[in-house]
Amino acid sequence: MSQEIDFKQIQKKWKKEWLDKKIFESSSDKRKKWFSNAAFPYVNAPLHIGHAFTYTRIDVITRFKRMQGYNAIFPFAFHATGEPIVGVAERLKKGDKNQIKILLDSGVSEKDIDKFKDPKYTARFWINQIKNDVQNLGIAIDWTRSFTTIDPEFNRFIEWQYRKLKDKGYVTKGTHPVIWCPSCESPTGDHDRLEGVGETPVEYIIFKFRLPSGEILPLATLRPETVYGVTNVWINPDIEYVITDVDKETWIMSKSCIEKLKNQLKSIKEKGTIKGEKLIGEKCINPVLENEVLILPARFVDEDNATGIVMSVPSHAPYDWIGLKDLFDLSTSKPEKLKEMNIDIEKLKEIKPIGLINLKGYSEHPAIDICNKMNIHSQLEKEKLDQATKQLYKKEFHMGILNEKCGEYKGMPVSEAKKNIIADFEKRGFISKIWEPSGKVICRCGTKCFVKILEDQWFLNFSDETWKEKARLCLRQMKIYPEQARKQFEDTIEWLQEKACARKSGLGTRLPWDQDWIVETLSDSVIYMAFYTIAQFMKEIEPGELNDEVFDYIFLGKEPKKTKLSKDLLEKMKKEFEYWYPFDIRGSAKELIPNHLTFCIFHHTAIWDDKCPNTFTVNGMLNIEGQKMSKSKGNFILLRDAIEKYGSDVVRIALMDSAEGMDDANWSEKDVFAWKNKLATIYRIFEQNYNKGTNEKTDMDIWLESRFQIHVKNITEALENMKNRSALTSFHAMLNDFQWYIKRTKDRSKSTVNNVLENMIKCLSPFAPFICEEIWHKIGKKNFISLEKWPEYDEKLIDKEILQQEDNFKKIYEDIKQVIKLSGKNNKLFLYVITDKELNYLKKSQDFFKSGLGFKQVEIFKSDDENKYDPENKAKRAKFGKPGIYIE
RNA sequence: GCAGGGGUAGCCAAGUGGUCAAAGGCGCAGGACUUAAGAUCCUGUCUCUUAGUGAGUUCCUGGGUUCGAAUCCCAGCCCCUGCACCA
Repeated sequence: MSQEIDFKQIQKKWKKEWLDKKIFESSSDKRKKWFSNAAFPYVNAPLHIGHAFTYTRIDVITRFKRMQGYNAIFPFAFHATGEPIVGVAERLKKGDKNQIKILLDSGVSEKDIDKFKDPKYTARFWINQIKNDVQNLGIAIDWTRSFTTIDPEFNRFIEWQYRKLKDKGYVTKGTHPVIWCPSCESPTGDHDRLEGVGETPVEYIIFKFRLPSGEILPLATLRPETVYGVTNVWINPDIEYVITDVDKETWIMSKSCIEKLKNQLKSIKEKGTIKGEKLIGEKCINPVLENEVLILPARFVDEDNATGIVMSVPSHAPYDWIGLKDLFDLSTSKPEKLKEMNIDIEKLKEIKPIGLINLKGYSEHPAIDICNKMNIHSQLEKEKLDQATKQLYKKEFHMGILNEKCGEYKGMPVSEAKKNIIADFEKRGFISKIWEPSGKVICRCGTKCFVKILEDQWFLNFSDETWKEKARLCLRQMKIYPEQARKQFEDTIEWLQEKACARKSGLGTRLPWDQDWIVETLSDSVIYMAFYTIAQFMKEIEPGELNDEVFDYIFLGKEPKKTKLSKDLLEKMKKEFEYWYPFDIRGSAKELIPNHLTFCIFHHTAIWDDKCPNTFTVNGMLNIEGQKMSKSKGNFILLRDAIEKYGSDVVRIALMDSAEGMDDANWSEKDVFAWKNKLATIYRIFEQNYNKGTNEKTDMDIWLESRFQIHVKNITEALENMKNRSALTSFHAMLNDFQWYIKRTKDRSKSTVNNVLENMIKCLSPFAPFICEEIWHKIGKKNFISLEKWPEYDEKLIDKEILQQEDNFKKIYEDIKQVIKLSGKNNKLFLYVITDKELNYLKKSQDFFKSGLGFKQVEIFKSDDENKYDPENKAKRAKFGKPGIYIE
């Protein structure tokens, strides 16, 4: 047995050799090309093994394609645009202890902490770390093509991209509601929230009811269709309302509404205040029906929600019904209280709920039904009321039909009428709008958020139907691995709408036509793969020379009018681009499907007519021992630590064996060790068997070569389809067959053994390149296995008959073992077979039964030879059509 | 809530109409070899039965189609992922 293999030493040696000999760097040539790439990392942290999972998958296919004879490259770049790196700097400047700890934990030394106040330093620092990790992992990168997204050359490229998009009309200016933190003065994304993850802006309709004095009472509702059933208006008597000029009208509304409306593009001027109770008992006019309704008190009216005034539709809103019922009760029990509040009791008693919506299974007044059913009696039963409201709104929206009280909308389903009503009333000036978060949102800074309408924002107009159609067409031409993911791409193309593509802060490229804005980070990383084809020339070029004409020439073939760059250089860049593009495969984790990868399709179709990406491949999440990897759980595994502990080959192969398709992978230490041992075994197999044996071939040599062809076919097919795990399963089978061959034969053909072993190690080399390179040289080869020719499947080398015979033999062998186990005997073995062929084949293996199973005597006969049956013994049980076994 | 993917033995997972009691791996149990094991090799791993066999009960749950279903159809339950100004 050989000593422990020094994986680390082997790794170091070949990493250096590969880099020194530049074997993974390449330019255009006569060969067919293969261009791989993977989503680049964001450079604010070291890589973890989840990154390694994605990158190794792409590395395996690239190495495989290279061995198949393709001119293959896998370039790599670094993503530095956006907020996080700037965030680190800002937190450090504030002396954030947590941030310091994060850096220290990531291996930064204490004296260097201050340097991270410069975002560019942060980027550079992590780029070096990441590059080293990627090299240690054995990812075969062409480093001459690397860049970062904050390089000035790259900025020029993005400017070109955005001018192209704008010229084509795909960039539009618009206003858009966002959840806004007034303290941070920025949009509050889901990840920025203390509370309210998933809440989005929703639009309330404001009905402008008029007071006799001319002021407007803005009644906010999510159900404008119920305006036909308004019986009264609710105002909270306890709140101080404000009288405010809103645009050209005068509104009465809650105080907190002012700030919201200011942020929603309304011009606001505060004029005075009025206590809610002062308005109780007044009348106002419903602009839609032009009828008078009473203003009544209700304490469930929330000051902070919309305008702080709501309309009452007791037939369809449980709160309204209960509120009204309370007042009815009061009018008999304590009429004087109502009088105190200036409420006309006669008028109050005249109020009757107005049913508007026919709903199967309910009466004319579904809200009353549901309150009765749920036994709700008081405004204080908030939980029950909320539940009832939610339930009823949903039912009515999906199943309700408006009745004759709703004028022209009679007979329409609620879901349809709603849209029409909003559009119609807007034209007629009855309504206004206000945005609110769909639920309470608290910013990380602790401030309550509201909705702000951002003006003059830049959007990528993914709603554009011609653009969508191009994207659909492109997707149809693409290969998606696994194919199950395609549906999600299709759906994403459909629902994608205007996407804000610029922000005010962070690192990045300024919008060329509007310097206030910086291209948002998901939007500046969608066609950068094209930049890989020319990035190696950037050291020869001043960024200033990279104008649109240059890019137009390289990427679109338009002759430049004026450029300082030499014709020769331009020519070279153009040639490289045209040779490599479009790329052949791009890989990432599956969560990038609904954003990045689909954007990538859109942008490619926008810039080029004929450069639709060829293939996307996505992978699942990587779990650690069945648990989601997270820093807080303490099961976060950095790539460099994993490499240090197990070695790169083991990390790679364990990852590739952990899952395929979109399944979530699992990193389990016992599986990792199993692979470490397996690699050691393979190493030993070479030591023990390579270059040993005679020159004569037996049936078993032909069998092994035949089996080998089948495995080569399977592994090749699996790799073509990005099925890394299946490929490794076939590799296992290959290894098992070799071991069976060793067990079965004493006399082996040297040429068979060598041939099979060489091909075996080639098949393994994309997965475990270091150890394979080592073995390859150990057996005397001078060239790199990484550049060797992939074994080719040759059907002619398969001897089906011998495969069949050996299959048969294995079955008999299994049966014999079974019988030995049940009978406990292994002295004499009698085999009865059907054909001469079987007879001959088995006779060659007589010794194997003796040595392998311990029989002293082995006799093999044809079973149609009746003489060989002993009528008294159990061998009679042997059936015709199947070989029979008898053991004593 | 909307959209996509999925539920197969202790665990991971292959399997899309009969050849399926269901590959492979891990784990577990027993054995061999070792001073030793995260090494290697052999055997077993739904239940009963058995000289290499036969029978019964299984592939989330409940219905259905079929001579026949893990596989097709319908309903339900559960899990994972994404949902936009965030990388």
